[in-house]
Amino acid sequence: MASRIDETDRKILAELQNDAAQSLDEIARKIGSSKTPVWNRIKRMKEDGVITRQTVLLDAEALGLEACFFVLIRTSEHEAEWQEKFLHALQARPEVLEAHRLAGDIDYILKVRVANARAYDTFYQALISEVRIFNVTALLSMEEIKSTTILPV
Amino acid sequence: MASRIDETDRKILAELQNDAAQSLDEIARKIGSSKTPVWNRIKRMKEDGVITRQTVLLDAEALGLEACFFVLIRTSEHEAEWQEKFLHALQARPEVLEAHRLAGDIDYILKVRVANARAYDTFYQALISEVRIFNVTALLSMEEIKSTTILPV
DNA sequence: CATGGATCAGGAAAATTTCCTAAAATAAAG
DNA sequence: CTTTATTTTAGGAAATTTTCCTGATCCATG
Repeated sequence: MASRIDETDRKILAELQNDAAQSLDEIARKIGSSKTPVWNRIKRMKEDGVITRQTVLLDAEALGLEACFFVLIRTSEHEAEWQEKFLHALQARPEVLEAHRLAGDIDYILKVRVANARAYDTFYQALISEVRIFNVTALLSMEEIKSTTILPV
Repeated sequence: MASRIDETDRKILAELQNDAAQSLDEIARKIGSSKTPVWNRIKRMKEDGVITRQTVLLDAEALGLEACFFVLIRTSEHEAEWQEKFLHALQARPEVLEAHRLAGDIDYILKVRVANARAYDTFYQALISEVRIFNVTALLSMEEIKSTTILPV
């Protein structure tokens, strides 16, 4: 079922990551193939979960989401129950774009997109009232130097 | 030119973010409209730069990129020339998925996707040999709790 | 060199996009 | 409040694209 990703697959993934609106014929032409193998391979990679989603990327600032914070979290609680609750709180909040559990003395990092500093504070107050957190450091982004979903394939 | 985003636009953006492979008719039906306004509005939002890209999201682990690091960087250099060089180094490296210049005592944060810890070290050595950096802390992600490109609209 | 399995190119039908036209809705002016 | 101008909408038709079928080609192996 989970067939190996070969060089042709990688070329197709590179094209799709770059522009998913291209037609099969256009992709086929670029990689030197025809639409049938391209279509079959894309279908297989979707089934295999290599391609997880087809989406559009939006300009956050154009939508009024002008502030981006990285939040470093330390906690004293490490019980399964607390962790479960914390995890669900993060999943439920649309302003949390990323959340990772870390190795080391910082336990979690979040990436949070909000309209402004006030909106961040509202988010922060809501979060700490929901789950007990030992220590929080918020890093405010001044400039998005780079932001891509394109994985090197 | 840069028309205001109204409620219908937001519904369309929500649908597209959720699944950009849907047909216009399907989106139109869901938001209670017809394909023409949906098509016109998508066209306008692309022209206005609200929709920046149509892409596919891939499973990093399925592609062998099993390690994710957040890198906190302090630097003593703050000259324009150094910053320019650093910026271009980051842009050129495909393993750097995000890079932000920060407010506060940490100057930059990076999100880096690589195959494993060894690959991260290779990246790190290459970076510090290119540009002078005062202090680096790497945070290793143990678990991706959440990762989305969907902005709350 | 033959043979089985897989992959490929091309084509046809179905679906979708693209854009035109005219009607409807909304806003502006008298 | 009515009339006019502007914008937005629904529906339809042509062009493009997707979807999948068929037969040919390629490749590994005996």
